[in-house]
Amino acid sequence: MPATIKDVAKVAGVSISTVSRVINDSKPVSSEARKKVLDAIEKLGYKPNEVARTLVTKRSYLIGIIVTDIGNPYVAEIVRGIEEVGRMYDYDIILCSSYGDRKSELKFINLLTGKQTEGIILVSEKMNNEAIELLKSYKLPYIYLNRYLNVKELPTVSIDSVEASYEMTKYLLEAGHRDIMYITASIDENSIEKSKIEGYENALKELEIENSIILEAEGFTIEDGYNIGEKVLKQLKEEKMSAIFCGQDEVAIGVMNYLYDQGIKVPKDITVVGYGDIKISSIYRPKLTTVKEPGYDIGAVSIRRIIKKIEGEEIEEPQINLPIRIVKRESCGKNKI
Amino acid sequence: MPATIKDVAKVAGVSISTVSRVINDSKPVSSEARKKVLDAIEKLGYKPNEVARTLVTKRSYLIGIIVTDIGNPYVAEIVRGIEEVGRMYDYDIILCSSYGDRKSELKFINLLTGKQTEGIILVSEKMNNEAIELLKSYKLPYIYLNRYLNVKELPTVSIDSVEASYEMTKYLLEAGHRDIMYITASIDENSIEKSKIEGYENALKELEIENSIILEAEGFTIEDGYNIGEKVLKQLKEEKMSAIFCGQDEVAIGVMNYLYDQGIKVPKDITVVGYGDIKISSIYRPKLTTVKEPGYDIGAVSIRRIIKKIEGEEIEEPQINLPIRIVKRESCGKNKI
DNA sequence: GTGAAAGCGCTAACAG
DNA sequence: CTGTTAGCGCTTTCAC
Repeated sequence: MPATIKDVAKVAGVSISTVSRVINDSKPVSSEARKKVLDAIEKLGYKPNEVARTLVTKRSYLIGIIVTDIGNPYVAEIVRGIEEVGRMYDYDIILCSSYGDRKSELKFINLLTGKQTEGIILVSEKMNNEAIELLKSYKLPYIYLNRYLNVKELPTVSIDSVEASYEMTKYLLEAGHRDIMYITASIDENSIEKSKIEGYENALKELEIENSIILEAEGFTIEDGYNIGEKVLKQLKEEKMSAIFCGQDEVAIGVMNYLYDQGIKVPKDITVVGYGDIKISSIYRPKLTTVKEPGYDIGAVSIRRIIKKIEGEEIEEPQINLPIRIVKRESCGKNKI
Repeated sequence: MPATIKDVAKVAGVSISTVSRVINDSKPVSSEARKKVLDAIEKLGYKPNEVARTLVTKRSYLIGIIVTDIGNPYVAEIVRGIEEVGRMYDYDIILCSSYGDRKSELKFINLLTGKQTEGIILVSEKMNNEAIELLKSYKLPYIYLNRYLNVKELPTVSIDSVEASYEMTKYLLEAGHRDIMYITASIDENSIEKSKIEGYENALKELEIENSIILEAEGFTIEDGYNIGEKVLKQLKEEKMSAIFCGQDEVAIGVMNYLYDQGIKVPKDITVVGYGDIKISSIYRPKLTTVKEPGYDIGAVSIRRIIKKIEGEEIEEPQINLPIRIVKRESCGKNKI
């Protein structure tokens, strides 16, 4: 049994209030009393029971975070950002993985509030209105993060995907490419993919380029990218495209894997760029030119906002957009115009 | 203010003990009383306060986990295993990242015990005796995980690295290779690298092969692998090696990156194998043949053991070794003997 | 089957 | 400055 405040008080020969005062530095205590208390704490190896504290102060210093899968490097980056800046403000995080299951998201929201977390960050992939409603119903600060969906009216942190893909397309254009294919995946309503396509088309329109092909992969994985490779290659030849802009790095890598297997060289024969800047993108050869989705920063800003709200500071707008960055690497080659 | 057990009791017109009995199903309650309570709970949207519960039952259902860096995919796999099986037994995990800092490890151990976690899993990279002593001093179940160090006498979960590297070397031998170079990194005392070298040498000895070269990289990163590339290439030519066994996948990939940049083809010109089976290894082209370090399983078994201990089951030996698996992929070519 | 009461370890008035 | 006391929200004897 660990020592309690009572034990300390007894050993120090003072009341528990005095002990409480010294450990919290909440009210003046005579230096002799303080010394006695400190000695007793030392002697007993006393550590305050945070659970008891939480019960009375109603402050748990716990932030709940529900992710789809911590094994996803992008998600891991977000968690890293959350954890690291949370720690700066003395908050701990408790982690739940939903594996994309809507029911689990609901379950975890309940579970976390039961544990008295003071805020929740939900990193989701599919729309889950039930979860959002539940989140709202507990009136605690929350942030909703979704890499694939545009969420209006919800507190979130992201980058402007229309602008990001506009910038990337412009970069390709400036490198001399005029025939740029875009590869997307499963465009749902409100999908961020739609915004990316918008940005892509905006950039083409500016130069009055008509030749635009949009291909749709099955999904967002490397495998999906690989699988659409054949189709891409066919189009590439028929339409003489010189660059491929993939809506996801994973897809870009899958496509490059396919091209590699077919003996086609990137960027010599064809330019491939992605979106996301996942870890592999800088390790893969050739290194992938891509749009940075700043997972770490998104996590960091998210928790910072939650903490602000917990501590009563005023929050500006509910939606924050982080600056855009095109990471220029090897997979993009110049093209003679 | 969320509803409390008192509110429920009042609305239901029963005592709080009765409410407690129905939510915990701990003692028989008349069906009419039960109904009234259930209705009240429904009406008020009541959720028990787990913190208050923890205070009285002394059960937090919280497991603390201290990792070096959640951004490391291997670590993420471990956490995934921990989280997923923890969840099966209704435990939550609270995550702390030390970034390899010894002081932080200590701080987190104190912090976690303060939060009344019932067990701790420490995923570390360097030896930190102070932390281990601290962990022992709180008498709660713990597991010490270290990918780089052999830890004797400490509760841990791992694979037998001597045997693993023996098996890999044998696999290379069976593919016809007789001139195998081993690349290690910073061999400290008790380093797992030493065990791997032991396994490598054991296998060579069995076939009475004398030609063995051991190179030492600066560290365990892809960059370190790349940096030692030049040296490797030189040795390769001078000693006519046909295969490279890297003690870490990262190093293997770095080396392959270097070879790629030098126009040398794997596995056509040279065989490269690794150790770890990190995610990139199956994505990289050519796909890397390697020894699987089963992060997920290690995490899963670790928490299972902690939960067993919490719930009073007897634990067998303190050290568990998981089965070994060689993942055969593309980077290993046959060699005429 | 049910309620009253004690107490988990702590903080925060409230008197002195 | 310090001690006494009343909870925080819940579980758990202990009587009835």
